Amino acid sequence: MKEMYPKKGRVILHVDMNSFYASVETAYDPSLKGKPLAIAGNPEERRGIIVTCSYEARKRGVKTTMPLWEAKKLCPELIVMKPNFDRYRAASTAMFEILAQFTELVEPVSIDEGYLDITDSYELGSPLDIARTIQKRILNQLDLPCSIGIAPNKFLAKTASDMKKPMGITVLRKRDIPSILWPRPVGEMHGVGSKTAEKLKGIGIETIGDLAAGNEVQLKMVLGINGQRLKDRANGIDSRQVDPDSISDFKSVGNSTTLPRDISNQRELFKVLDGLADKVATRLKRKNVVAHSLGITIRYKDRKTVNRGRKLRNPVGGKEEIAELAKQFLVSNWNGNPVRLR
DNA sequence: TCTGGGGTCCTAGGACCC
DNA sequence: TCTGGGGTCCTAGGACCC
Repeated sequence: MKEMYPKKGRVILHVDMNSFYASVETAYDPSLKGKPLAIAGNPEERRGIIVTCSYEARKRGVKTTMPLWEAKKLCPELIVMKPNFDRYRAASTAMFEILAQFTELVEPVSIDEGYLDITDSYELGSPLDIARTIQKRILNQLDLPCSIGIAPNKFLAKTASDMKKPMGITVLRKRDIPSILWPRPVGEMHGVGSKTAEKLKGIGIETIGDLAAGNEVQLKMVLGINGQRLKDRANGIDSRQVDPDSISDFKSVGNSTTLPRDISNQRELFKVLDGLADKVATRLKRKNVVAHSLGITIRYKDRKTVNRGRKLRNPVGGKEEIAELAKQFLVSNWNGNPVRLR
């Protein structure tokens, strides 16, 4: 049947798990409740960073991406665990199963967040009722906290879920945009990082409101087509659909590691590549796909990063083939300086 | 003692074709 | 003789996000 009426407004939820890895560990071992807990990449190594931490740790100043040694200085009694990805994947699956009880239109964005289009789920209750029920079920069944944003599109829902943490539910309507969104610094906007914020500052744009009123020609000059898109978002315009299939349309599979010390010996680097190729091959196999192009990343001591790769005439999937190609790329592109990350 | 590891999307330049 | 204009594919790098 043809569309006979103008499209009515959508109702989108964004569900965002609060300090997910730390919360999963606490649910698994409740004796951790109320303690400053951090999950860190290789906690034994010098180069670990904080991946996630509990709110108790945040109160002490510990933040995501902070080097582990700095976090321990701020909070000596910090409990540090290494990530248990299998545990997080299981919790994530259980969480998305709860979301699926409310609509088929669930789009996982990452392991701990997703969008729901509940426009046609009105028989299950009002949007606020649905959000409350989701939050309760995730807490009661999984012992995990989350924040939920309710809005007419993805951008506003994502923005809303960020406004009350932990365990918040926030409604963000179009008419709330001038009073709630526009006074905030533009750098807080999802999609605006430090570089973009700097560029915007250069043309006199400091708040989201400035961006919403920005000159389109000038924005395009500074940011390309992203300028128009960001301006639209600042005005609460975002027509992206909730797409349940986007997660299966993945485009690349990679593994990388930061070496415990910088290495300049080719044989040692080859060994590292063997290990990474093995992991990549295993993951390709699990996803039941092969690779049509392949590349490597070399990061030197000074953090300068080089990417080299190419499309392949014949697809590869086995670890030996992948390792062989990766070694070729290394030999022809490595400048011989000490390597930090592969 | 700085700064992980998993990704996506966009841009720019060169090759190549018609 | 001396050089158009459009399109696509590929590679490398950068910005951003969780």
